[in-house]
Amino acid sequence: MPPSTTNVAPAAEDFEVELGVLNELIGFRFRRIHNHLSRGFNELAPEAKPGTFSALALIGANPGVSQTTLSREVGFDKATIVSILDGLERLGWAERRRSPSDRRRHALYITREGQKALDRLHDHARRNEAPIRQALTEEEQTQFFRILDKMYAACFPG
Amino acid sequence: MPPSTTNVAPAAEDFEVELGVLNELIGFRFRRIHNHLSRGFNELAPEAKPGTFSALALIGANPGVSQTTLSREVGFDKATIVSILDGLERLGWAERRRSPSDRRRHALYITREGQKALDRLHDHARRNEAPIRQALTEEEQTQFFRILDKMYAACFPG
DNA sequence: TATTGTTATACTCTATAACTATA
DNA sequence: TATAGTTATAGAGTATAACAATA
Repeated sequence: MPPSTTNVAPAAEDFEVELGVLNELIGFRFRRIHNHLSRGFNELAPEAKPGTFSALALIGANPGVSQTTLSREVGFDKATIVSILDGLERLGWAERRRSPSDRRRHALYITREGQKALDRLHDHARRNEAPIRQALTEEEQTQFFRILDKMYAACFPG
Repeated sequence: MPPSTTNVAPAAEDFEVELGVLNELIGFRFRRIHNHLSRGFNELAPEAKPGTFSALALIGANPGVSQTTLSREVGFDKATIVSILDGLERLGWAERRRSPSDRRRHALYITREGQKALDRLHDHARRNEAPIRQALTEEEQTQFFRILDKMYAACFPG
């Protein structure tokens, strides 16, 4: 919108918008930032569907992990995990092996190619978050993650 | 799973899962908590589609606000805002009036019923977040929101 | 020519339910 | 009987593009 050339008061939407009760709600405050991060990451790494990066990282950090555990940690339904795994195998980034101890289970492993991809995606994620992290001091970052620990623990008591 | 009756070492997924690189990523840490909050809120208030509560709160706090401004603040496409507004009008919670100063715009207003609904939804949201907030000291809550301010500001420099 | 809001549409994301094979 | 994974399907959620009215 061009600068106003009249003396008419600007419309309400030219003012700073009041957040009202949303200002104090964790959910709203999270969503705005999370949306922004998701979009940024998706632009940097369009080949990775949501959940793909998380799943790959968890497989990398927990060789032999099962799909059910992945489902719990990533926060997606087990059926959704199936399609994420299909994608990871198609890309050659992870593989399913029958668990010898429980033949119902798939033991999941990251491949050499998958590790390379994970490193790349991790780098994208870091660069995507860099501006936000740099807005905080070292101490604030530490505090922040400590608070997130507490919050997540409170989500699943017991 | 029943408690193991053998001496066999538990499968990998019985151990605490390693988050690996995800542990230090804001996006992942946010998503897990945000997912949990979204689901809880949706159970408490299934009549409110995502964005409905936010939109209503913003209209209440900014009488006469436009759909475009709403779109920017809620973080949804303007076409998505149209359907949210349709819903709000159908419920009798908000109304569109032609802006007299710019007849392209709709000036949005909350209704008396809408204000009641907003209070109710706000209460749901507070109760939904209560366990998480109570995990933090007063000081931590203050720090946390201050840090969120900084982070959001860093999302949209300028 | 640019902007507000609308429509139509399609695509992405995610969950539910029913199934299989194992336990 | 219960659990791990799969399939098929449907439903949410969201965006894109073309459009009309207005600036």
